[in-house]
Amino acid sequence: MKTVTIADVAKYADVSKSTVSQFLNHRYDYMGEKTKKRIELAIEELGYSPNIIARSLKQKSTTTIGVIVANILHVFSTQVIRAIEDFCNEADFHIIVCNADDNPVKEKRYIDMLRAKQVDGIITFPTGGNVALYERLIDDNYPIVFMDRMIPDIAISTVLLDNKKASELAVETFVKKGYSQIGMITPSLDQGITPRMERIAGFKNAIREHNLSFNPSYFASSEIPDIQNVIKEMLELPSPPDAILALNDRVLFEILKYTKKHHINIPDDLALIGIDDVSFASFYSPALTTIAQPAFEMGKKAAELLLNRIRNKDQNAEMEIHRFEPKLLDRESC
Amino acid sequence: MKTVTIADVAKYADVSKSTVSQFLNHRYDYMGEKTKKRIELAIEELGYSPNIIARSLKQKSTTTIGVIVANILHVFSTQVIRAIEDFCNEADFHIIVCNADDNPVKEKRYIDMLRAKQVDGIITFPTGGNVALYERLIDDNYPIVFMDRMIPDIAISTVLLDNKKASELAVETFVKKGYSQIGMITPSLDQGITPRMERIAGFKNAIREHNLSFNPSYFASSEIPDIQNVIKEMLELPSPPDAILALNDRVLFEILKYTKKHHINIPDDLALIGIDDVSFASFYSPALTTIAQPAFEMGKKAAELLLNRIRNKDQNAEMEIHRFEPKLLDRESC
DNA sequence: CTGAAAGCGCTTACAG
DNA sequence: CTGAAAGCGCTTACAG
Repeated sequence: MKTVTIADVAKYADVSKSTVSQFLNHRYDYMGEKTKKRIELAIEELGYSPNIIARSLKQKSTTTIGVIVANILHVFSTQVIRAIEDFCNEADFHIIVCNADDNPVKEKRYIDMLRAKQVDGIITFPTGGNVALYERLIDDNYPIVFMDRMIPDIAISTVLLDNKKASELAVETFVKKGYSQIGMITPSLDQGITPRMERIAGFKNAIREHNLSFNPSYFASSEIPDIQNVIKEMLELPSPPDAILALNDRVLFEILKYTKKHHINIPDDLALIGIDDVSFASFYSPALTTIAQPAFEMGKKAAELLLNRIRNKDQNAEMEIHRFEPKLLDRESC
Repeated sequence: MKTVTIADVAKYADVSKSTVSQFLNHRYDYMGEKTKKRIELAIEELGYSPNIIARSLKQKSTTTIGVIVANILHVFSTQVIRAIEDFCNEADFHIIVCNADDNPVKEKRYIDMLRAKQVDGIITFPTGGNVALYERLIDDNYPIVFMDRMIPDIAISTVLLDNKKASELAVETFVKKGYSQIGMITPSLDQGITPRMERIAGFKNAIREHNLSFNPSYFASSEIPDIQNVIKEMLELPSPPDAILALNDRVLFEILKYTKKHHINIPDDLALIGIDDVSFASFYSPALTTIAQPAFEMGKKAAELLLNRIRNKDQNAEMEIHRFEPKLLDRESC
């Protein structure tokens, strides 16, 4: 790599570096036609391409943002990233993606490194374990938006699902179809992650509103690896639930594994609704009734919020919460 | 954001910027203990964090690489990215991810921008539409590795599946289980993408080796949106195939949609094997026999090749092709 | 209309 | 053991 710089172009075109810089930044207001042509030619001949790092240093903007997801292997994260990337691409921004694995230590490391790399802003699925750091970010007026989760007392704009509504939709659908022994299975609640908490709250609430009584033995949560036992326990109750809401796609997977293994017939033996639409929902047997999150719109909104914030750096932006509507995909499992 | 620089730290600690820089880079060989302490304290007090952009400009390394996938929504890409990210994280590198959508124009734009941003190297799923650009990269001795696809006459190290083997495994499995009318369905072949071509070649080859005759009407390809018709045509043949190999997960999805809709019994009416393991394979009914790619190992290897290449920039690296073994997951659909 | 100069925040020989 | 100075490749007032 030869590394041709603006100085080379200037010399070749016989103008000053300033003029070349003006040209590159499309400020031709006062530039002579011949000068323009000469510079164009020089760039062409030399195969010059500007060093954006140098520009970034001076301009204090890298046109890059960081995106910290819990785990890119989760379909929801993937869709969110894709939407963010598309939006950023339009705006000539790039995204650095990081997996925090819901680990506050990794999250902190990433946020620190990303800031050291001078990214213009960050979109993160916050772990909740770095409150002091979030506060620092706010103090610094650093552009950041939260995705999927809120952190108590942290005033950072957030994009997330109307999680209560999602559960309510599910319960309502179960009730409408005549189920009344409704259970719910969730992953670990240790970290108090927003969507889980809210979906549970929404579930309990909906149960009450439909004049059913909340049966604690119809509610269970567990780390994914142990969840088969939890399912087993619930379904082997003397009077087991006739319907189960899976808090997310990973729980749904586990229930499906269980029902296949034990030849449980869906929906006759057990009705099922999962939050998160899954790739195979429509051609599974039975087709799976799910509640989808508008992941692309959510990702787009987050990107939009962040880029606006970046562009109006000065204004101390208002904190905004954007709730997105879940959507029932009524198929055959309920 | 106050922006505290190395100069502030130097002043606060009453040493020169050079000394602070030495400290930051852990070159304490000759540094006095008291000096060290003073600098440490200054950094602490001031909340200093180095500006990596400035360092990058000087050192000509950004410890960032670009990863251009076809589409992050594809599970394989997602797994590859995760593996790359994990490997890079270990080495304190970050990754910028881009979706080229198999569009050479987007690919070129991304490669140019990424280089302008001085990323230290690129891992890409090449579209094949930018031969001149690839050659330029080689001329510049720019660190790059190809993933999943090779481009004729382009000597760039590549990590990919042993695709012929994957098809052969499938055919062999079909034959072993007594199927002999074996068909194959593929997505569009317009772009001549390596895995598709190789899997087809492997399929034809295996058919021959098993002394079956290749029946052209048992072979079809089409854009995904039109693929239902293609499937219909094949399965409504007077003498339809008794087994079909789906070239990838997306084709498998379509076949599954079709068989569900038309109540075709798997494997009795039609045996099925798909290349790419899918999330629901084990709990679908019947459980799906698939051929998995070791996506994580492949991503890791690509990252390893690239980082090695980056570290030994001088040496004109040998071009290496790394083929990974497909793995048969023998379940119930065949 | 264009150029000289300073500066962005670091690192790195080199001198002492 | 530590500092002054130059330089990485740009941009941006400012002067003319």
